[in-house]
Amino acid sequence: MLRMSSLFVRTLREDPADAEVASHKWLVRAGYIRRAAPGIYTWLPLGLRVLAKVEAVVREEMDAIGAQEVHFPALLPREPYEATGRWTEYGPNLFRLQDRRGNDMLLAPTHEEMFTLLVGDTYSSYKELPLTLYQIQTKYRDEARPRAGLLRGREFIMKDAYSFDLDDTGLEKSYMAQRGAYQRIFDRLGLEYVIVTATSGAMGGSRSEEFLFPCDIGEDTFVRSPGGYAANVEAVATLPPPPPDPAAVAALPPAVVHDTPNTPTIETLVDVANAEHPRDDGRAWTAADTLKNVVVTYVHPGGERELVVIGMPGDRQLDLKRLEAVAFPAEVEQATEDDLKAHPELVPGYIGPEVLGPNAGQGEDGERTSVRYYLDPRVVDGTAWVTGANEPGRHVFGLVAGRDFTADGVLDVAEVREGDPAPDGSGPLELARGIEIGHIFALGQKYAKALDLKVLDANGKAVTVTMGSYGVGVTRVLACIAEKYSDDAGLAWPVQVAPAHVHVVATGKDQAVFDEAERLAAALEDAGLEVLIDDRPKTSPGVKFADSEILGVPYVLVVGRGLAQGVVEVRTRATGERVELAPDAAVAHLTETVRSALS
RNA sequence: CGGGAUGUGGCGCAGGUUGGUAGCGCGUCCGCUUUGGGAGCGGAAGGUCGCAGGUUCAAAUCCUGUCAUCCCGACCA
Repeated sequence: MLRMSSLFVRTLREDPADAEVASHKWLVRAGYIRRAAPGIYTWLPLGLRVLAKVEAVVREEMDAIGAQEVHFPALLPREPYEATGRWTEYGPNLFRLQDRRGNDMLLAPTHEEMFTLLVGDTYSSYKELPLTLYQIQTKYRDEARPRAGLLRGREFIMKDAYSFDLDDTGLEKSYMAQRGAYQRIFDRLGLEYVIVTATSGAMGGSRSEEFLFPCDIGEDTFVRSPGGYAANVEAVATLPPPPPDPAAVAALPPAVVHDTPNTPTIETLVDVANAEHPRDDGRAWTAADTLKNVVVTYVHPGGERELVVIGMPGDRQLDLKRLEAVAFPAEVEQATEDDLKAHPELVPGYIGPEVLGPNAGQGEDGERTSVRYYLDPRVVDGTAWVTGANEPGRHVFGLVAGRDFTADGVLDVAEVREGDPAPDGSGPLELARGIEIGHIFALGQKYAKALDLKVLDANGKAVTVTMGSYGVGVTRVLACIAEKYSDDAGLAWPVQVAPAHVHVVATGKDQAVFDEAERLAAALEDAGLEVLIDDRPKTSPGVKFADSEILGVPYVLVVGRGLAQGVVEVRTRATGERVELAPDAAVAHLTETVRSALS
């Protein structure tokens, strides 16, 4: 039994200065966690109890699909990560350190390498597959900006699972098993989720989906359509417009260069175009008629800088996160003056396709000297554009894609807007925000190849194993639950993760009240419930009630002034509902309520 | 990385322009009272004012540097 008189907890009457979001504020104020360093938190007794319950749900669902639990060190040697390239790819987000001999070590951000090596060391036959292993482990990522308490920390707990299969059919099965387990985990924890298609980023691999908890303070933006399409905004594929009628394209006039003084931005260009070079068809020029050529710099893992130009309709903005997802492992930066100096043909504000990519021709020795040029999928062959003429104050009108210029490829990195069509034709997209609480990847053979994980097949031939990796942010899930299950007075845990089921509050100074509270608490415990009792002798009722609301135990049993009339009060924290019952009836009622909530 | 803000007992803050005994609320401890909504009265403990230099008879306060923390942004060519 937990006793307030001895429990190591201190509730705070004021909000901590650094807490912005509800989960952070209440977990600290209620004495569940305490900040140790930016993005790093100490777990106090009540917080640990909740954490253990969240972990237990995850563990049960993993075990239920036949995954086996192991536990790796968090502190790892460099070599395996060197082999897969992630020692460099992970960049500054990796916590690195050295041992006394100067050997490079790291605090693991995730464990693909170690699992792959372990299985390779142990298994060598197809008969031993499929296999799924998992662990619940502390992970380390040196985030550029940790924030919002547990929601984005530098140390966090994650369940990571890895599947090992012989072929794609097996991988699909393992993947779907994890997907199903995730649905059950979040259902049991009382968290809504949206499954969205995602980019695989640093993990590599083919297919990947994220489980997002929809929430205004979420850092991920996702889209969904009425027809059921859902994707992270980074992974949305743009539906290209239908190609124009070839006859109409053939009839398009040749491109013309006009003077457009002082038009370095799309806005000024549209104004000048309408004033001095109006369209023949009477419609006004809009930003969507212009082709904007955005210059960015890729910084490759080795450190080389490369200029890249992306052409997109002038009414669209570049979405840096979408570009970063595509550019990985290169990082994307704004082009500096030095970057631009190397390419004097790029005239800021008046960049056009003719000097870019394949349109620029080749150098003397046949080597490409032009910067790489990519186009937004909306710029289909046969469409005509107003775009830069590569001279200050001049633009070219009616430049036709496919006829007058081409590109090195398509790059779908323009912003996604509310109302854009879903790529599968299932209707207009709606934008929303969410918190990533789970992510599943069909990795394929990236790690197995890099670390040479093979087994012998039925013909005695060595085949590379195919893998999946599956993560649940356990501490982040806990924070999401706190975020959702809290109100103006404090936390209000769902029964299945609450630090206790019933909070017995003894009010008054009458010894009979305390004796009865003890008796009822013991009875509840005998019935199998977890009980927190506020047995502090000299604490006023107001303080006890306020504490019970902050701590958020789902049911509160108040033993106090009603006892003289033979009743106690049962309160439901989340709803504020109160009923008066005879003491033993209250025990029976609570036992029944908690049992049915847990089943 | 860029911008803004802030570092003063465990927590939340004032003081700083005008240099001169470090203050308030909460929490903690002791005593008495109180006991169904963060209670009252009296007493007490607890702080090298982020750090380092400097100016000065004297620095939380002024100057220089530095470290740390929080928030916002990471882009329209």
